[in-house]
Amino acid sequence: MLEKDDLARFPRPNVAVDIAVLSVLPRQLPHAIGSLAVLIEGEPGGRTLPGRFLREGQTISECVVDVLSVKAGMSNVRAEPRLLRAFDDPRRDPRAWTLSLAHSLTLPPRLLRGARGALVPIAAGGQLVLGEPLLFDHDAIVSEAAAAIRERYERLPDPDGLLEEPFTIAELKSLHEAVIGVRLLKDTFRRRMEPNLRPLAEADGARLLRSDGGRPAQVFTRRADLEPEAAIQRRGLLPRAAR
Amino acid sequence: MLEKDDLARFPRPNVAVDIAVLSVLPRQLPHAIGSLAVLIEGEPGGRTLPGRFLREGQTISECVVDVLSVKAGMSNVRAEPRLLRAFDDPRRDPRAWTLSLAHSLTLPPRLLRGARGALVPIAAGGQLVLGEPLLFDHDAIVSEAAAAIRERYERLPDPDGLLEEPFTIAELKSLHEAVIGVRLLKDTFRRRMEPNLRPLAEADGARLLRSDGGRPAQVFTRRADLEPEAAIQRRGLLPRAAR
DNA sequence: TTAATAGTGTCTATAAGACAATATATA
DNA sequence: TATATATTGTCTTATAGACACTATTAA
Repeated sequence: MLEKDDLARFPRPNVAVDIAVLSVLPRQLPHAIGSLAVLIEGEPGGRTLPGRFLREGQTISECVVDVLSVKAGMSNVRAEPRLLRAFDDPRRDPRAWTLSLAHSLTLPPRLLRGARGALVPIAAGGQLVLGEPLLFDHDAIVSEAAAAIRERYERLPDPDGLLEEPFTIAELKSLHEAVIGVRLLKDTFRRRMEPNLRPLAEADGARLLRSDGGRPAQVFTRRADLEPEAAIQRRGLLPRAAR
Repeated sequence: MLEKDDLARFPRPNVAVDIAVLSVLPRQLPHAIGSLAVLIEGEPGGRTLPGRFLREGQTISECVVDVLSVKAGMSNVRAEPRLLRAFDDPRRDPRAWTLSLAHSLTLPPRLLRGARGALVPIAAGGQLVLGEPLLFDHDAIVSEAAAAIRERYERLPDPDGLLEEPFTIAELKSLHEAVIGVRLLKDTFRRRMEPNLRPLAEADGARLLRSDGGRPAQVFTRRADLEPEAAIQRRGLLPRAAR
């Protein structure tokens, strides 16, 4: 094994952490659906995902919190970034050897009020709706992050916690429509999500919610007692006995 | 933006690349199934995944090739490592600030002949079948890598290219049973895989293969003309019109 | 009452899961 | 021929997808 002095002998890369901060934008027209969106910083011609260099003594999560507070002006954010990809071309930054670790992070719109930068809608294909391409491979990061969150939102109710509990199934459906970018069927949606929701008992306080006039809806919380892996239906290759 | 001199002012981490090299072991008993396995190096009490520090001017893929040739004695390996996780605890290595990027890589058994280290079978739960735990979080890496490859092998025929083409469906099924760790139903398996296979025409040479006596089987190659995303069946939340 | 939304019933199409029948080679 | 494996047929069950009906509130 290498000794301390040997470790110090090799050149080391700068390590940057870039973050696709995902959230949702409300519908713009009465009968439209909302949209998945990502936080972009920089002026036209130099737009990027927020990011910064990892400092000594810092975890990646701490670095992400730093990015959000220093660059986006947000504080008190719990950060559970997902690692998506590493940019490792040794010549990608002409100034110095720099490795970039691309992450995604989902934050509820409430936490993004007043953030510096623009929340840019993401199209169904994963491209940004507005403006020129981002620098580096950041457009690819956005589309990877979008594909991943969309897959998560096809299986479980609000897995990234965009919605405040409790919520109605209609609210949950609007959220999923915004994330996935497609209008969904209410009955199929309900049947898929209900096994992973817990109806709030009347004793818990406000039992029913309203929206625009109409029958009040039951409110739910996410079921935390289920393993996410056990919760999704596993129709696959395995014979019944093996499940 | 920071200038070159500023970049050099910050301390930088060592970056290690650790690799879960996955392969399959043949069945040990006449009617058993094969097993998913991972390459482990080191002696009892200090077993780890193979890995090394990233050198200047090197991509991660090149570093992986280096690990395989220097540490495992294998050369001429095409490496398409998948990034799984980053170990970022600033104090995880007492010698120096070290970041570790954990990857997985699938290699056919043929390429692992004569490799230094042991191919240790992986149980259905993702744990190593033999020996003591690995150092660091390497056991968790193995189980993440196993879960990921098992999910891939529930959808598409040999997506990681463990089998040499052409192959029969029986050979493909044995491989998938080894990877997933469960015996599969032959008819369900065939119907799931066949849409993504191309039967080899008679003109292509040896049309039929044999195994132990019995009716010869059609041989197939993987269909490269399908997008992997389009190939898997997408029963989900989306109404038909949106697909 | 009407309007508006919530929730359920039910029919159809598709695919998994399971078993059995048929096909094609070798010995 | 018997034997072994490959391939297809088909029945059952589960669920997605779709549509329509009923339920419950406010105005």
